[in-house]
Amino acid sequence: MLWLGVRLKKPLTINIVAKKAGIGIETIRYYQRIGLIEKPEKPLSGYRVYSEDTVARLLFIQRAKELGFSLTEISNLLALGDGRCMETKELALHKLEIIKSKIYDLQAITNTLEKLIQSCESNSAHQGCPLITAILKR
Amino acid sequence: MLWLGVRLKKPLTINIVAKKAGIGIETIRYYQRIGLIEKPEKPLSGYRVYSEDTVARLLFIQRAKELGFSLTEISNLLALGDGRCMETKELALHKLEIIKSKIYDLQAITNTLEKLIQSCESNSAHQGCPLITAILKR
DNA sequence: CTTGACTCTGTACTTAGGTACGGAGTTTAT
DNA sequence: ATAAACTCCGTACCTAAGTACAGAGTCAAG
Repeated sequence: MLWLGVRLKKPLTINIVAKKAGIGIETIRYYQRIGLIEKPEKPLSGYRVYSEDTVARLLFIQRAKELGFSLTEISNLLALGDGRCMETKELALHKLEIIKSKIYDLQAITNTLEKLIQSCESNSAHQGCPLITAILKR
Repeated sequence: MLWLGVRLKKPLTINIVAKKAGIGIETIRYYQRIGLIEKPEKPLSGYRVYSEDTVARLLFIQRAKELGFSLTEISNLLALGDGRCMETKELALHKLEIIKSKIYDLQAITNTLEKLIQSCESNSAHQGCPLITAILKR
């Protein structure tokens, strides 16, 4: 590089971006493949150079993933962007519903499992495991 | 069939088993492929005939899946079988831990999402969506 | 005896979210 | 100037839990 124009600091190549965003290079390429982020134009000769916006976008993606959004949903969120706050809110509300019902289900599972484990507690080991048989019936 | 021995009722062919267990034929075959259930011997000519035990085993699998066990874990559970109640209990306890921490995580996500949605509520629509920007920072 | 329904077998495809790799080109450090 | 490190690109592979399908065989009813 450095063919016309001066380089003041290291260019933001994919490796640097990956480190800043705390993800792998291959993941970035994958996101490019599925269109979640775009690739910068490739200079006639040399490596692609990224912008800080890309880093921000990747951090957003990480954060939204932690909040339980799928990559497809994140793509939608990002497409809504500014000015369509209400649609964004709808998406988030919908997600909230799903998460709440997931919690509810897991709670039910917890209760059942706890009961099953208790039934194990009071077993004199010479019949079949009550946990197994309890799952079997009903 | 009916070549030696009398058939009193319809033989338990795969389709019947699938219906009794409430799953698809292909799923049964898949379970056979991965060794979760075994295939009955194939008669020299004709269709495989299943036993009620297979149906029971399939129902157990369904139930355990609902409780959040993976097929691999279910396989382990079934391998433990009778007489090793304590090991079974360990498996269940371990699963319980995992489920509880999953609930904890989802609860945290719920809180965050609710806050984000609230920040949306009080927005005068001419800035960027606060939900998006809030996810962005931090 | 023929037709339609069912079964068997093997293989390929699916979704989601990546991970790995081979070969060629580029850049940077020594 | 040459080696090490990095990038690009396309493709293949991974897990989990199935689903789909083609082609051949078998069974049961009319």
